[in-house]
Amino acid sequence: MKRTTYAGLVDEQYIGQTVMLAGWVQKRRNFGDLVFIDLRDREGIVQLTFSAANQEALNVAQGARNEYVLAIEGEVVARADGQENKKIKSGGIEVKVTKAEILAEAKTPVFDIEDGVNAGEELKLQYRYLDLRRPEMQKNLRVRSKIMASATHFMDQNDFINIETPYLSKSTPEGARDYLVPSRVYPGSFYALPQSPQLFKQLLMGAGFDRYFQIARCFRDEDLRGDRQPEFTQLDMETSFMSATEIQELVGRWVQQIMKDVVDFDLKLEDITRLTWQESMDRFGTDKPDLRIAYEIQDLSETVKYSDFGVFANAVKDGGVVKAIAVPGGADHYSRKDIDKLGQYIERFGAKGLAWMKVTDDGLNGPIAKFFADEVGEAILAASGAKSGDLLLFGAGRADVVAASLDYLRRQTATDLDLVDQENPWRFAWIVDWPLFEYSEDFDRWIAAHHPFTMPNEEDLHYLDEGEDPHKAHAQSYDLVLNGYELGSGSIRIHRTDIQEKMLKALGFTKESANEAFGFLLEGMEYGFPPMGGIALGLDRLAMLLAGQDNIREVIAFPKNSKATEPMTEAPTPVAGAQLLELGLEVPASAENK
RNA sequence: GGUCGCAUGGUCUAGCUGGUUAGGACGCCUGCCUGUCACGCAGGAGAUCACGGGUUCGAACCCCGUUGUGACCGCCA
Repeated sequence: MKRTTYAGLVDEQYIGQTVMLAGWVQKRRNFGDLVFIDLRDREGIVQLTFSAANQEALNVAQGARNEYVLAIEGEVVARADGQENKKIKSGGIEVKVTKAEILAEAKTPVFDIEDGVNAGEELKLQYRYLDLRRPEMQKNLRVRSKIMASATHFMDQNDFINIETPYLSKSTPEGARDYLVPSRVYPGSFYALPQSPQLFKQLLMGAGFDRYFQIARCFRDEDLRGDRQPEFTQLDMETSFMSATEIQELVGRWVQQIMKDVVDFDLKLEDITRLTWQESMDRFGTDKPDLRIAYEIQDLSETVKYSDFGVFANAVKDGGVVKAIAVPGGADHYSRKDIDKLGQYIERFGAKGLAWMKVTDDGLNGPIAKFFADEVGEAILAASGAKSGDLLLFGAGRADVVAASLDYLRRQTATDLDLVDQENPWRFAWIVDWPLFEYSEDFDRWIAAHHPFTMPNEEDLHYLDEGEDPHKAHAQSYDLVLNGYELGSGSIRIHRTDIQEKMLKALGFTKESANEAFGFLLEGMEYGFPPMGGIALGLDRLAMLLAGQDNIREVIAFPKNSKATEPMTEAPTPVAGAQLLELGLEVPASAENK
């Protein structure tokens, strides 16, 4: 029997036709001399009927079990009145089976093959091939596939050249921890898997390709999160001779095309909000704001500077800030206990506690309201724009702690109160004008906020000069944010040796250490690099958002769990001693049983 | 590296303040059934309550540790 169509595609148009189908048994309903089987393939489900009119087929049906692989031939017939199933696409018809064959028997699956969370994450990953049978997972991976096709098509149409860069490359300082690959030919030496194709795409610009594009796998040996896997995929591009705004316009059209192709959403370029990094931090407490939430953070530092409430007054006196969000309608929604829970949560950001007040018709309410029964209270209401029924949540202290806390509280309360705008489901933003450096407490020095090849703003170039304060410089870098997720990060690159040298010096490199690390790039630059810039968009995150998922595992066929292992293959595993020997490696006994 | 949570038949889970025949749903097996689509009915099998130790007359339950796992903080140029 040769398949003529997909089970999920059979509909009224096929009535009267003989079809041959193959797929998995989703469900068998046995009535003795009448058996129904829901046959599932990648396109969906169709109901098969087996009756005594075809005893042989009936026998096959009675022996079939869930997840058996079946091939059938049958006639598509309209269902009798009242027997339609409106829940499935093919519910108006069914297939009267004349021939049936079991292609493969199947063990009872360890969990039900159906949508909705019905098994633990570990089990689903261990039996990933079963999990992937679920319609939702099939849809997720097809969304991902569509994004890749759309992205590639757009790039091709716009004269970008798809060029692959190496996976076996060189470990470079700065950035994330590298995944290392030992060299057999040179024992004791290692390749590194790329954290991104950054340096190679700059060299490709240097080579004159002008427009480069790649769907590139990247590797970073850092701990995982819901939106972070150790290997992930970037939609990576780079162009020559374009300004930051020109690149953003191009990327905007790229994303516009993807949104149209994948979720049929008409993104207007003017709807991509532009915020400076500082503005985003001030208004939302984060560099990746979720603009679907209307309420913003208000700075009340000046308002409460001389307040009777010591916590606020002292926070400002000690160089910190006092900020707040007014959660619309939050007063009635949250009990004191609920608020305590929120307060407990933000302790992980370093917050000492959560000050709050409820706004009622009779004024401010709550344990600290007594300090604000005066004009300061009035001023808080005025400055925060809080109305009766709102819940005021405060952050007081170090600016970064307050920002992280209020960012969390803003997103959490919006979720709790259903205040995430569903009318405008896709809110993109460009975050521009980033600091060039950020201070690393771990390394006790300034490190590149984006990467060491990011071009400073022209007017800030002098900050890199001797005797000036480099960390005042801002960068020609830009992040694309969607619904509170960082989708991608890009910048204009340094293409001139003199600037690059100053930059590396500011980062603490000597001439020698810089040459050792990126000598090939620095030398290449001396042979004439064009001005260039680009961006890399996180395919996994984009696919996650467009598929409506909240973890990138759901859009990766074989992902790692939160401990960076893969329950199905059990990777990583120890290897044979002979393999190590060949590579000139030795694993200390102390590390072996971990 | 850290914080918090979770671990009970194949799966999802209930199990309160320590004494239960460890309950339910789905699944599985057997039988019956010609219009189901969450099929139904009758019967049945299936549990090292993650592991180790402790407290107690008595532990799925309390305590300590271990392991696994999830979320988060650190980390992620």
